[in-house]
Amino acid sequence: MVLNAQELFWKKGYNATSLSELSTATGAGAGSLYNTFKGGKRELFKKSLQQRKEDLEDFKIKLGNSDNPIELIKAFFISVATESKESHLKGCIVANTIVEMTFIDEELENEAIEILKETEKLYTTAILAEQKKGNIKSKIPAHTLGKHLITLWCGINTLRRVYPDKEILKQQIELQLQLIN
Amino acid sequence: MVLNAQELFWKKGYNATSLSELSTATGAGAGSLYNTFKGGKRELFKKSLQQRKEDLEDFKIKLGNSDNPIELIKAFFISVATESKESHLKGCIVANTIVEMTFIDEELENEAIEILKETEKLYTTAILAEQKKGNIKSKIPAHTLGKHLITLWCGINTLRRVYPDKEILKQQIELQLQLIN
DNA sequence: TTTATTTTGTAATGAACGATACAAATATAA
DNA sequence: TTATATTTGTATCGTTCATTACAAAATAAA
Repeated sequence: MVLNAQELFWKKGYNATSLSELSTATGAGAGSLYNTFKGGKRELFKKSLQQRKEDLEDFKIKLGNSDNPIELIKAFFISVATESKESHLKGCIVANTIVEMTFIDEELENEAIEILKETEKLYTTAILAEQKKGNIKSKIPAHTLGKHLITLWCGINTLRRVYPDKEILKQQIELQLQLIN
Repeated sequence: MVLNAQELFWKKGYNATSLSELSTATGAGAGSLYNTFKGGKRELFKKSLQQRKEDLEDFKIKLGNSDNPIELIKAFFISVATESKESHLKGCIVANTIVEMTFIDEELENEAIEILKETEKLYTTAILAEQKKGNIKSKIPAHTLGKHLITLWCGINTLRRVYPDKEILKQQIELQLQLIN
């Protein structure tokens, strides 16, 4: 149920998604939605966001089990380029929420910011470890490179809509991933 | 009048900005707004977006008059880092609009995309000219570097809200500007 | 099977929205 | 100064919104 709502929120954002659309998408009547999610539309959106946190945990585990976490991160970024056009246009629900909610809903904005910062921490930790192992030669501080990946992520999030094009996106992503070497 | 509306749209986006807020901000009653802008709220938003096109033209002229256009572009990016916290949180109305309007209003989305592409063209042209003059050694195609600046712009647009911090932003911007050398 | 509890869909509620009708006010033309 | 045209603010329109009240249906407990 949350996933159907997430799909809609992801595409249209919070404000532009109406409760009747959510009702149709989830197959649940308004009454059921409010019974299940006490906080109504806003709570449902929160749950949709939090869902991404769990996906992040999954990636964290994958990274922990990998013997080349940096390649895993790089592969993940590059894989974005080959996603569907719809995926490109949807972008990232976390980054989208930050843009939509600034000056509108501080709590939801901070919720999204927190997820992005956790992602950054994940990257930074992985980079630092690989620097210590000598697998990354670059002397740029790990926290700077971690933030760089977040900047890249947010940049691609918008570029994908301007150019939902595999080749262009791949080129841009690879160009920036060179910094981590 | 448009500028007061633009300020509001810029901060809150299209959907979250109500007509009564626009009325207060512009000092014009609803009747006056609809008399002046035949298309109502949507037309007023369009005008607010188009305003950025004119700002772009100004920058184009500045670039044309400069004997070191690349430094001008780089200085512009770096200057973003030192803007006010409010500016950081506002971000870029063009990039914001692309994120908000995908799947919602194709015309407004394309309007914003067009402005971003014009900006890209400006960058690419300047870079190509400087490459030919030998002022840029990098062999990366100008159109790739132009897109890189757009990606950076969009990335910073979101990073500014996560870290409305001069030092962090400056570091990230300078890190990426190294690619154009 | 009967009773109690929970879940569901529908219909109604009040508030806020964008848009407009219109008369008063202002500006322009004669 | 008078007559005409435009601009302005206010009050109102119809619509849509998120939310809730509630009765019917489904489920669980006895």
